[in-house]
Amino acid sequence: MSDIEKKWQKKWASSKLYKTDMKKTAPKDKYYNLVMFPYPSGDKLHIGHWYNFAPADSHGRFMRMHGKTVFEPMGFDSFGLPAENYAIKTGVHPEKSIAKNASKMVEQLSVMGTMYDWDKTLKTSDPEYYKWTQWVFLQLYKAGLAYKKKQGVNWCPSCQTVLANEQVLEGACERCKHEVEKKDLEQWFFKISDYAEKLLNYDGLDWPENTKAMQSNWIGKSEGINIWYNVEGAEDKISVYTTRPDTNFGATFIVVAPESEFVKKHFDSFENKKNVEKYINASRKKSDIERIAEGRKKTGVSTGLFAINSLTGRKMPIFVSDFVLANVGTGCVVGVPGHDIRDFEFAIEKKIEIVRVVVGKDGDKSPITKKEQVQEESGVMINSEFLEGMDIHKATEAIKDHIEKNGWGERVINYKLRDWLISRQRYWGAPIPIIYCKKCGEVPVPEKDLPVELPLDVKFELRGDGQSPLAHSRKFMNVVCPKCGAAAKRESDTMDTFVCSSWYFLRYPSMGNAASKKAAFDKEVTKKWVPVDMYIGGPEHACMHLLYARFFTKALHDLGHIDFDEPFKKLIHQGMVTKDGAKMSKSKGNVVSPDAFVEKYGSDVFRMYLMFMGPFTQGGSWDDKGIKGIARFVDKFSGIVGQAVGGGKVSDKDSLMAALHKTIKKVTSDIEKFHFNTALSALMEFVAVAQITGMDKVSAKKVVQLIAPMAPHLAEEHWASLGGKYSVFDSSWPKFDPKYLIASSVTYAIQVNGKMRGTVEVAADAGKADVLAAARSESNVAKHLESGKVVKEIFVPGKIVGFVVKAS
RNA sequence: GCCCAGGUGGUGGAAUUGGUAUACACGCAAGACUUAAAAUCUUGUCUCAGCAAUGGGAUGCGGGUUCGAUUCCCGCCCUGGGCACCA
Repeated sequence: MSDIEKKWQKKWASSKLYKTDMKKTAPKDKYYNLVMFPYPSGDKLHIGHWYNFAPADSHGRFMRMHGKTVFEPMGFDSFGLPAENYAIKTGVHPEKSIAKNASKMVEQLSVMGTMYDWDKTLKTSDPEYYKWTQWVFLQLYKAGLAYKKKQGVNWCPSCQTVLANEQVLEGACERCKHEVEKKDLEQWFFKISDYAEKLLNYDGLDWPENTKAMQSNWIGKSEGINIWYNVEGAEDKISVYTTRPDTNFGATFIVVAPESEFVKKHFDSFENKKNVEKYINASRKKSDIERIAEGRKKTGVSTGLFAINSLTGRKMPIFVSDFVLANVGTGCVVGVPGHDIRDFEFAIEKKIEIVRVVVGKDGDKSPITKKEQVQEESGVMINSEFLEGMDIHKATEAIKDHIEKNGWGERVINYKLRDWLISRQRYWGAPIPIIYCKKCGEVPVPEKDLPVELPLDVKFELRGDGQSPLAHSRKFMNVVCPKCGAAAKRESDTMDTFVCSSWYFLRYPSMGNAASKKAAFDKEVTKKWVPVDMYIGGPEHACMHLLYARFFTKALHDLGHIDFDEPFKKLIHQGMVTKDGAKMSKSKGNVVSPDAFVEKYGSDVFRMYLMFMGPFTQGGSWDDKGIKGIARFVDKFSGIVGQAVGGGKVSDKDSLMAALHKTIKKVTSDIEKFHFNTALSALMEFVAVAQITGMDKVSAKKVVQLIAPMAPHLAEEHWASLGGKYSVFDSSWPKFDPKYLIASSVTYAIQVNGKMRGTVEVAADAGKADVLAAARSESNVAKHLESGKVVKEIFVPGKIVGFVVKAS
């Protein structure tokens, strides 16, 4: 890092340039510019962080120069497994390693030259912070949105803890890649499913379409119907969920999940209990990975029971099969083998009759015997009595009405979104503020007793008993019941780190404020500053952090704590920086450290190079070859500014002004769109012009302002040398004057039959007739016009002239 | 299988209410300066034919609409990301 950069960082700090007075700011001027906070790992900041943080900071500076009071905080998501695993390995307490890593990262971040207001930083593992995470938990608990339930959950034997659905990838733990097991455990959940419908509404959010699509997909709304069939010899009916009741005349069997309620209830009346029991036990043992490896081969056993299809009177045999999921719909499915590929596979396996009730686009009416004939997407009904000839979508509604009218079922809406499993059997997290009393049962910790502090003297080793290390700390576990005063035990599970990060944006603005000691967030400050105006981070959080944060915000809104119900007004994802085509990771050994480049070229050059790589949202493959180009550009840029400072003469004022105002226009609109790459190339083009025309101080100041968001130190230095008042970031963004954008002459491209045949330069105000005449007389064009008769003339003002010639 | 994004020189990329494809940068080549190197500067650089003027071809592939398509439409192929036995 150069001395100039150090000098300005010192000056920025001593003049408190980036300290935001949260209370003074007028609401219309506030701009909350937030970047997703990092995990303080021992690997320090890598290129990906820079790629993310630097342009985010440039955006903040740009908004500041547009008169906004920009609040740009930074903190650390410091709870989590890596620090605890590190402690198990080395004996270094997570609190110590986190503090060390965080301070290292703060150092690196300050080298970057960002606008972070360090007075308002936070760490999620500070008791001062997690006290309020626990408070948020209690609010949700009181509202019935946090509950404990025994359920089959994902268990990672290597991490010795349960995982949320969102943290399981292809049956393996997202973090350690170990195979995930199913375990029946009593766990804490947040009732995010209550918010499924609300979370599908993105009104007023300026978010990337694909992120919204990903969330919607994850929430997975489907509109269907529960149909109740009589079961022969049984008192109660079987309920199946289907989105395709239109095909119900083709239903020939029923399949129930091994873990379904139906099996539990009717097991005693099954024909071959031993067989069924064997199957259920085998399927329970199977992990998701094994199921996937089996290639989804359909297996199953008969129960010997039959359901009666009310529509057709058909006796439908009931099977147990693990291709049906217990927690989807009713856990029971009606088999329509002609029009569902899974049902077809099962029917073939079990030799069940296949009935065609839909004719697709191909018009094939023949009996269905091959997979390719299974018609799912579209078509017209046949063999279906009153539905005959109807389009399937129309038929779906018609039969739903019919079923409801007859009392055979009712319309229901299903969501794929499951409740969020938040308890973890690990040490380094926020303790769940619950106490178990023999007399009073489950008792929430009173708010005045928060925080439930993590004891620091805990043995970290994993005992393999499925319990948190906290469970073995007597000091922690033994409490008195807040209700009756009897001896009681604490909950030993801690919360998923995603709970901590689901509300941190609410706390930043209140940090350092007296109210932050008494509340999770200051109401007045929050009302003014939140929601976040711009949120920048990776797209990998679409179905986790971003969904959870929306859920928290909506819940806290409904509970009356805040008056907005969306956390992030505008969202942008940075692209991923790869190395040799692969994601940078420690295990692949392809992580590139930014430090050496910053040391050699300076922070400004390094951040500009990252921005010049391509569009911010696209990411790209890291290659250091081109960084020289940016260094050269900075030299040239300094050269023209130096010339202006030295009172250099301008040889061609018109060209300079035209170039300057064109550049102001382009750079402004490009930065608005996060197209820093083209903003920089526009500046490069300007420098090339200015080197020829010469520079004056007034123009130089404007260009310095244009580069300021992207090269803050360089700009501050040049701004000072040009006599600008400190700081350039308190100056207002230059405006272009349209009068300089009007050229005196225009170059028209001339096409003959759509092919470029030449250009002609005419006065800007030349009329159509003049331009056409000039175009015709261009020698090469004239030659091409000779080949036939002009049948059409095209004139696009300011751009193009076209002739259509037909051979005569 | 489903949803989303993308495919342009040797490389990163630019250009889309349809209007001069390849801006800017890297790299490469030649030249200038230098004892030399580095740095810097100048020129050239999609491809084919041609001394040139100019002409043919090219934005993943194949069609279509249009005077004109990287841009719009239809059908494919490939790459990346997400989801996945969700009934």
